[in-house]
Amino acid sequence: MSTPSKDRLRLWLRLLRLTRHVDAHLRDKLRVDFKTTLPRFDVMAALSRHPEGLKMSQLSGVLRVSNGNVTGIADRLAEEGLVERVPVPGDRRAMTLRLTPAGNVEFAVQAEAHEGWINDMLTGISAADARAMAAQLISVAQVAENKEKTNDPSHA
Amino acid sequence: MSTPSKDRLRLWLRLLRLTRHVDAHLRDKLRVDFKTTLPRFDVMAALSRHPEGLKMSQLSGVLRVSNGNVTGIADRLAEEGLVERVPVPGDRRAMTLRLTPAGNVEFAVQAEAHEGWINDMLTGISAADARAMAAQLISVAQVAENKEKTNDPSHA
DNA sequence: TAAAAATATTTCATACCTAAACTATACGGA
DNA sequence: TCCGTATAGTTTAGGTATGAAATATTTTTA
Repeated sequence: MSTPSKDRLRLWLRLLRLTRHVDAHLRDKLRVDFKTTLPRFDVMAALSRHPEGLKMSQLSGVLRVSNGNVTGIADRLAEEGLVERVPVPGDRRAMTLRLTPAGNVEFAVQAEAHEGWINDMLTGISAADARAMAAQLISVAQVAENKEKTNDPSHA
Repeated sequence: MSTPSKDRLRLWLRLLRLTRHVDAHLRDKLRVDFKTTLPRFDVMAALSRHPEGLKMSQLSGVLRVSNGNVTGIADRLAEEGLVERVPVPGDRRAMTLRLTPAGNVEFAVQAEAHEGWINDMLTGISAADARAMAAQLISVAQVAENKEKTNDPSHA
């Protein structure tokens, strides 16, 4: 009663269960402690890694979400003065989104708490184990992504 | 430049990236091949494991989503004749949701395809590795969940 | 047994998220 | 230059998700 296919399915369900659990906890903490959401945090995290700002399309590319999605989140963050839209010189279609000074301060606080929450939830894993698992997951991800690129027609 | 906290954060980001990748692919396949969605599939999967049906509150408990959420998904599945609401004798507040015969047939087809997609994406992992990783993830999840129950006030 | 508390579900407001349609701008070639 | 096409971004329609309020119905308790 254990085929390779079933073993992989079980691994996936395990993986999904853990990430959903952690994910839900993070969303809850962000909401209660900072009155924000994970998508908003993700946008600010991406902008924080690019102090010069990112074009809307670059942002949706980095976050792997749709274009229209980023528009709405940017609207709400801009309303609160955490991010700002800056025209791109030489291309009147494009807009650069970047953190305001206030946004930078706010994100620094949130990011530190975020790291703390994850550290708390994963305390049972040693630093060495964490590194080993992360390395293993990288290879899994590469396999999965390559599989996709080859556009295998089975099960299509 | 590597503290235990940072190692765990990196592990989490890795985990999140892989699950989001697989998740997105599954949603896409469900949409294109079956004109359905992952939440709908999840509801049908839960009902499939309980042929006698589940009360709305049990369902939202199993799926770990809000009550109001299940209402909407059940509405749409019921419209298509895949599930049905059955009154609970002796408690006029409650309703049992269960798959219709048509829903059972439809889910069987979708579930087989689902297993195939995951098997394709994770082909690079041997059955033995899959079992080992799943076991490791169980212990991680237990730690994470226990951590929550103790209600540790740090970072609260 | 009447009031109060608990339970089961739906409704509501708000935010996410996607694919597809749409607007505006840029750019390559005839 | 004019046209076709590609690109950047927003808008739209529909489904997903939450927490909180509203309804209806038990169950408890005083």
